[in-house]
Amino acid sequence: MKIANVILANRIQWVSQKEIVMSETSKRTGKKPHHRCDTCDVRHKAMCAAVDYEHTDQLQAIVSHRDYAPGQVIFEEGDSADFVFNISAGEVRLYKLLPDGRRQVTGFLTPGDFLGLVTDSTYAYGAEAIGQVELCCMQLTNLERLLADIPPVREKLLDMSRDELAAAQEQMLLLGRKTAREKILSFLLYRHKHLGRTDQDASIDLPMSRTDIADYLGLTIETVSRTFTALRDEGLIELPHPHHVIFPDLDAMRDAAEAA
Amino acid sequence: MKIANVILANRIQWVSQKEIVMSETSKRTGKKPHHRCDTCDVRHKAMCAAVDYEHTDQLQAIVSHRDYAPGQVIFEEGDSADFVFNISAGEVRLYKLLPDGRRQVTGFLTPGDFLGLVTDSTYAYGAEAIGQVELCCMQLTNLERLLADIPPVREKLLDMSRDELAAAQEQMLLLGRKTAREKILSFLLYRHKHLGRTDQDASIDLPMSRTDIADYLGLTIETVSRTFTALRDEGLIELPHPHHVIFPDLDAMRDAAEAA
DNA sequence: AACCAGCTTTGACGTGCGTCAAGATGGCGG
DNA sequence: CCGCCATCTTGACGCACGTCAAAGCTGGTT
Repeated sequence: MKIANVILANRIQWVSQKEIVMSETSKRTGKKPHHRCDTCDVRHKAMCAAVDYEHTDQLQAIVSHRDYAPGQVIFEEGDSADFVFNISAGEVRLYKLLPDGRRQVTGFLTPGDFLGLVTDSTYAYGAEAIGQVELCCMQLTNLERLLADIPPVREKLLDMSRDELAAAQEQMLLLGRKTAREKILSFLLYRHKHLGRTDQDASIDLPMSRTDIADYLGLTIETVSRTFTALRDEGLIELPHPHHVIFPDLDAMRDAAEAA
Repeated sequence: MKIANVILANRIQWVSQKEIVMSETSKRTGKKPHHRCDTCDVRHKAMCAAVDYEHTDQLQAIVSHRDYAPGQVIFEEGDSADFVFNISAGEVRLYKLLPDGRRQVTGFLTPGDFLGLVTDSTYAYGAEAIGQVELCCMQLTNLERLLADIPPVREKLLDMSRDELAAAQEQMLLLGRKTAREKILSFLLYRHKHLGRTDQDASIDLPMSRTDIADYLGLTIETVSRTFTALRDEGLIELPHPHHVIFPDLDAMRDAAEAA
């Protein structure tokens, strides 16, 4: 069993290269961004949707923003879980490691997704920025006060946990019982749906590396690459670029994703 | 890819054979059981622990008991989710199916575990009794009223969901990145822990079939069987009976479960 | 525009686990 | 206590995917 130590090396390189970066927003506007909960564009998707407008001040008072460079570690499995996060921009990968370096990516998170909630006092998985990432973060102690003050927030968190759990079970089905081909197709379709694309807008970006995809689907990088090529040769997908996929026939993909 | 239709055949056989059975309790006492929340022996583990004693009446008023025969279906994926359940006795398997019959068992539930909570209006997975099972069930509408009346219940449910989610992520690591040998060892150790056994009490029962274990670990029944045999030959486990395992050296197992 | 480093793709080959098939085992009913 | 049938085990063989190795890309830097 080969050791996946390449990942760790890459991470360190990235972080040291550009530890401190400006957020996408500040780069565009050229001035320090002023993050406001009441105009936050992922609010409706996030936990914060359960905070009504008259309590926005309380929310605003306890959140702060952080920017992460590509590959930068947000937290590692086992770190003391002092903060919870909402993704404002960019994508994040969650993963668990075995002692010998084998890695399982347990999920890719997009803007509006929530991370960091755990039962005991430490994170149960690691989290890293894929590209540029902006997070909205909150101390756990402040979240607890918020949960006590504004009951709908707990309701929202429970709903989000249930969705996550359903996704996790779907992923178990994928990991345990699908072929490489079905895994790739399911992954592409899931992303298409998760990103809110319609059948008319049949293309998606894949910001993560082939290694990330392989570790998410329980495959090797070579199998992922070969499968993409095979699907392209069959005409089920188009690959103008390794990180952009076009779906000429979504229905054909859906059929192929769960075999016959 | 072989179709796992054996499972369906077995299930039907079991159900038709003994659709109606007496609960274990009633068989022992010989009289109709009188289930009482305030003396329920799984209460401390279940959602019900969040209901304080002065509200037990409210709980008692909305729960009822059901008995299931071995193999009997509790609900199927896609069924309208009208009830939620707590397991009083026995074990339950949760599973998802692919159209061609491939099955992924997503979990084995033991007394005190909770099942049936979903986001949309249908169950996201199927549930079947493994052996004799007694469930304590509650209409979803009643649960919703309970959640509104007694806030700590929602808190407890959120905690339970987080535990389940952490377990699901651990299972993804197992399914995606562990070898057959590591999968079996991890499964045995997880069960040992989940059943509350100590290092002194180093043996467990496996009420589920080899097929269930295979579908839980993403393997075939033959590989499960062969791996058990190999572990026995190495002295890592003893198998006095296919459904009972003794662990002579838990530490050696723990080492072997995650490779070096 | 040419270089470089990391990422992706492709090729050749190996193997862990799946598949197919044939016994052993063991629990249950008569 | 015996026989039946589901379940479990064992054996022989094959293949999907992993491993090892070597080119292509590609985007960033000078």
